[in-house]
Amino acid sequence: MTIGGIPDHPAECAGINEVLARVGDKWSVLVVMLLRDGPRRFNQLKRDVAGISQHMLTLTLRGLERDGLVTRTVFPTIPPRVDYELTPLGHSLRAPVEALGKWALAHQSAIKAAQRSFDARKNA
Amino acid sequence: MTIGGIPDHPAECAGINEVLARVGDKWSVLVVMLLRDGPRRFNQLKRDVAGISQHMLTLTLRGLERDGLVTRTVFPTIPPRVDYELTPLGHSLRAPVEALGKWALAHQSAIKAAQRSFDARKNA
DNA sequence: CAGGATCCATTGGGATACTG
DNA sequence: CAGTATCCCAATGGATCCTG
Repeated sequence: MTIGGIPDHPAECAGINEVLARVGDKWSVLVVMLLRDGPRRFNQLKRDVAGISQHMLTLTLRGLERDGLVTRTVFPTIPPRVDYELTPLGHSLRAPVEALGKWALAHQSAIKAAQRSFDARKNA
Repeated sequence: MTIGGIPDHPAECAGINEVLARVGDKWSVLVVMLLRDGPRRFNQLKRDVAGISQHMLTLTLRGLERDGLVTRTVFPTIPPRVDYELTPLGHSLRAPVEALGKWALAHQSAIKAAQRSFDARKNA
């Protein structure tokens, strides 16, 4: 069986699910999007992501780095400085993610309406 | 601040994150894709999704139904029969999701290579 | 400044058993 | 057949404190 031309046999399916899990985690996409205009420092990201704990920012950046989506550059100055920057692979992820974001934006009112309607029916 | 033309101020950003969370959950996307060719019954989905527990299938379908992506139709026969079918909204989600799936498929070998390289550096 | 270490609450999700 | 109910474990993620 295939999914829209995408084979879903064990190996490929698992790979795709891993990617979807990364995209679906709470912060990865947001961080990728904030890096689209160039390198950012750790605390700069921490401020801009607004709401993320430094623990989760660290984990998110490690995950993205491990997947080859982000590079980590340490400047051995005092105080230390670390820049994070999208790799070409990271940049290539932006297009499909933005497509999904636009879908979300375009339909979020419809979704919320559906939720209200569903909840109303449930409470009846 | 905006993300690729998408405003990320509190309200919109939260809405987008909810959608991404749904897409990122373990089963929703898979179920949506399996429904692309028409209605399916509960146990039919349970077989095809291969690996999902009936508990999670139920939760996933309820979530999709609540968001207006799927309709649930009960046929009051014995034994009971319930069909699930994508709504137009559900179908419209396929395009961006498939784009993401194709990205995943296209780059999964690069990602795995990056992971191996990262893990190797770490263990050195 | 950048992050490691630790502790803790919440959630996701699987297994099993039961029901109309 | 299509669920619901219950139990339980693992993963997620936040808060706080500590350090080179």
